[in-house]
Amino acid sequence: MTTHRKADPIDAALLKALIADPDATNIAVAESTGLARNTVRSRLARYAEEAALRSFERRIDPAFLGYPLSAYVVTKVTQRKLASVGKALGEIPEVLEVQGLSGVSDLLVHVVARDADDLYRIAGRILGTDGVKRTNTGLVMRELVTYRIAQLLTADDAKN
Amino acid sequence: MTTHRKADPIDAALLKALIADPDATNIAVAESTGLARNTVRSRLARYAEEAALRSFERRIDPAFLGYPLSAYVVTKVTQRKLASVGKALGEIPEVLEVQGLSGVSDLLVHVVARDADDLYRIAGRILGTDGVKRTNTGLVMRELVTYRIAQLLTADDAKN
DNA sequence: GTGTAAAATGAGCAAAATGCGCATTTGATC
DNA sequence: GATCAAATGCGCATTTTGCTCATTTTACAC
Repeated sequence: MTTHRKADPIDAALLKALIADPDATNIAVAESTGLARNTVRSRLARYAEEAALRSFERRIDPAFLGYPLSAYVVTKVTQRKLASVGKALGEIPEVLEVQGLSGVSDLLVHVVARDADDLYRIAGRILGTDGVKRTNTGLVMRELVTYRIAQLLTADDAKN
Repeated sequence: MTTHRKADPIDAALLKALIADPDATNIAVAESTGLARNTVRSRLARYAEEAALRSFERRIDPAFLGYPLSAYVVTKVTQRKLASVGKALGEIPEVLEVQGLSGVSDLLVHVVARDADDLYRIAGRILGTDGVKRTNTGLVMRELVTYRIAQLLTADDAKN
């Protein structure tokens, strides 16, 4: 009585077309995918309301904003202060993302910095946050595999 | 004789408008920012050629593709085999991103999985890769701070 | 202050895309 | 075979785009 159709009718072709050209018009996507224009339109609308597409912010290169350094700070936190630490980290502008990992209160803090001194300052601020017990900073030296997701859009996912 | 103008004339207002509405027309962006339409147009064109905007793939939510689990695998690698390990990891579909960190051959491997069993399998495959000495998997349990970058677009960056 | 080059602006215009509505067809499920 | 949602195909008014061109503003050097 709940769902009549399959859970997630992902459209690999449509997403691939968008990856290839994020600024493609609906008509262009329709042509390249072989779908009807209205179909492309309605699906994109659905993706939008289902929040399948995350913030545009993810597309903006921090380096372009003057933050060429990227680092991950693995942070050990006093469990009871997890919430307040999260809040405090959120107030640091250079903190882009904070994820709580399995294990006893480990946080993965993604930060960016203008230069080495800047990173040093930020790392210090994180360590100085009340509730933070220990930190371990790893500076990103190179990208072995650049973020990608297209490879998950193959046949197995394609078939609805 | 080289550069006559400042390095990177970031336009905070323009990017903010795009973050607020990624599908806004150039005209809409022009109105909300107070810039002329041609200005919006030429800047976006410049951003595109300067590669200030990263792949559209980053906007696609892996959960939407049937991969609700996200994990980070910190991987210790035999230094001499760094390149081959990078290549091998790139052949694992569930590996979204691999970054080389400072320190003696540490890799941060971002993976997604369909479920716990799937993640177990993937982690095993990573550990089984020739050149990988040790791994440490952290499953993402919650998002304390969701990826953001807008806060870096304030006055200090805005001015030129 | 003066000069200069890049950036921003404003206007115009044909071509293209969009945002609908609507009727019909296809597909999957029971 | 009945049924409902998705996909399709068509039309049309409105909006946006892509592009050109001339002018103005801005930033920076001398």
